[in-house]
Amino acid sequence: MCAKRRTTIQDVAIRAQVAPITVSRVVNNSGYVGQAVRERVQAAIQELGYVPNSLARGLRSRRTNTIALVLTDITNPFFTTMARGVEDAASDAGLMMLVCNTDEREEKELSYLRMLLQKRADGVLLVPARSGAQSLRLLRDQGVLTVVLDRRVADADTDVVRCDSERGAYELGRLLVSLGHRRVAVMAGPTGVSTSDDRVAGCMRALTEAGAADSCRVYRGELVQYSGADMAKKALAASPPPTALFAANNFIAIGALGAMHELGVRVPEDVALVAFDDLPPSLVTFPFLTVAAQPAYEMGRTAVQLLIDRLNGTAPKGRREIILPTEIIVRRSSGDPINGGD
Amino acid sequence: MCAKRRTTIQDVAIRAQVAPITVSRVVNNSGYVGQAVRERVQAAIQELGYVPNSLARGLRSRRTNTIALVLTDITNPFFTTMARGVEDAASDAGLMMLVCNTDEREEKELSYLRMLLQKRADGVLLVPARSGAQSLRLLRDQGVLTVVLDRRVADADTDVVRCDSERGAYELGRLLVSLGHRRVAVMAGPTGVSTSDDRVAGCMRALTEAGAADSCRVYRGELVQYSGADMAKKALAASPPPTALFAANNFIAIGALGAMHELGVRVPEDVALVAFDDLPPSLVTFPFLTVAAQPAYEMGRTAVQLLIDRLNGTAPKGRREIILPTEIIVRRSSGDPINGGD
DNA sequence: TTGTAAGCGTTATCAC
DNA sequence: GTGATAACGCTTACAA
Repeated sequence: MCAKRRTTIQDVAIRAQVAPITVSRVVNNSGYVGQAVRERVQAAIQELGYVPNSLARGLRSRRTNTIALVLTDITNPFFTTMARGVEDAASDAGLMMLVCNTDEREEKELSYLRMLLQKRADGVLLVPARSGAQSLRLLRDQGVLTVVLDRRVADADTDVVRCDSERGAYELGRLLVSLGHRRVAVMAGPTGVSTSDDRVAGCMRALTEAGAADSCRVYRGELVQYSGADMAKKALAASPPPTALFAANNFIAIGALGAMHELGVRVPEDVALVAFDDLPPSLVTFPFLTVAAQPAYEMGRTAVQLLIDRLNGTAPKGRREIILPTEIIVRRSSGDPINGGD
Repeated sequence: MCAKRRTTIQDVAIRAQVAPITVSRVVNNSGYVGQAVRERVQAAIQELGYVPNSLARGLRSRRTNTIALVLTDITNPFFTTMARGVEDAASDAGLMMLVCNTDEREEKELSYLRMLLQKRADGVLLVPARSGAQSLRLLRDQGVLTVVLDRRVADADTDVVRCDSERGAYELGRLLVSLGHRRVAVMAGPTGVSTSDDRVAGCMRALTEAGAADSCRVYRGELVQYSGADMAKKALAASPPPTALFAANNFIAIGALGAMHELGVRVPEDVALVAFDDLPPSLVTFPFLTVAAQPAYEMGRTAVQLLIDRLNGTAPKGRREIILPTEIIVRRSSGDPINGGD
């Protein structure tokens, strides 16, 4: 209720009959403190319920022990899992994690970054909504360590942890080709989101190699469920309709499945479906989608590790780009070979 | 790279030929500042790329404009949705949100709270892992405003926003009874989690009213998928087996569904299933579960509103408990009436 | 409308 | 081993 003054290091110092700096040493386990004094201080801390003020600490030491994860959509299980990876790694290292949602909007991204700069976060893990150019410039100008997560950026100076979307999509495309598909509808996110662009490119590479590029079509929407439904409906209305659909992420796939259900189109009997990103077992009763799965948790952990290396100064000079592999998991939605399958 | 000194209010003041306090007034839009001076200051801010230091600001003003959401499992869509509600409301009010995951462990909860006290969060929204008694005492001792979310607490002094789990569960139980079910297996979380306890109580009330309590059994596990699978297997191994299952949350239901699939038990033909918590459309292609849905997003928003009222001193004296209704959504998993149904 | 002075609670630096 | 002093960057309180 009352805005009681919180106990300060001074109060503890007086109680333990030492100087404030000695209390500081006990709290931080730094420097030499005699056993007797240490115990006296610890007792005083207990008795007074002293809680160090990290604002003052950060102001003086220029270290907040806080990192931020700026991502596009925490409701997507892929990012939720990544966030857990970041949190666990941060927690292990005694760092606190801040999460910010940009809803894929560059403007929200910048707004959050300005907040984080004010908070003096020690580092930022950024999943850029778009090119990230402006954001990375801002972070660099202010001297904040940054690791880009999940997506490619033009910037030649930042550490990056991501998956090989092009390759994963290529492999999914190859799978479709090997099953005999030549008319494929690619359902992608907006242009400028590197993962989406790379997945389109990878899938189209496989189809082009099979001489099927002309009979395929790319649809563009958002990386969300209703957009997936929309694109699936458009794709299936073409004539001749595609024999397979490629979804650039999990939400698009789910939306597409719903739309096809509505239209009475069966998967995989009438149309095959493959997608990027798996869903965790906690959310799926009957795994059904054939997917390129990304190691989201590992991505998060790895990014924190890169950041910590920089914070400790144990990182190499140059920029590091860590590209983790995707895993193709074949399930029912890709169906059996159709006429002409290998 | 280099640990450049960041631009301070001093630097801006010198550049604009004013006193630091004037810069402060411009930045915070507080007090009177002449038009000419204001423009000069703004120009200086731009030119120098000044970013206010919220550590210093918070240290001096005793306000961090930060609130924390401490919850048990961000991978659960129910909490993810709630978190979005909190974030949106916080963002509207110019507050930053911190999220902390306790994994349903009281020890992690306390550890995070201590961190938050150090960070001088202005308020805490707490989903207590267990009784929350120790946590609430800590928060009160340190004078941090608190709202308890989602769960009941014995504490007679804190604002609470939650759903009526007992009633929702009662209604689900009534539904089962009306469909003719008398042998129901209740799959719950650990004792001491109020939501789980209330749901067991509500469901059992309906069954008791129907004189069916003796033929029902309560299983206890964790609020996670594999535990749901486990409990479902145990329940179905009983003889005679239950005709219906009640899952205390969404993850338990998903695990139970998977287990039944494995066992070749069909839902709802062989066993009916009802559950607490709905899943968002972005994650479910074919909504199938009959559920008691909670307004997670609204819960988050409401909790922030209560907190803000307290921060502004516009809240009434006493404790407020806001209990939002659940909505019963009947889908396929509850099945048709069986012999003896109404 | 603008400015001066002091202090928020901690730690870096240097001294003993 | 322990302590004195100053400073981190900002805003409150008061003055002009």
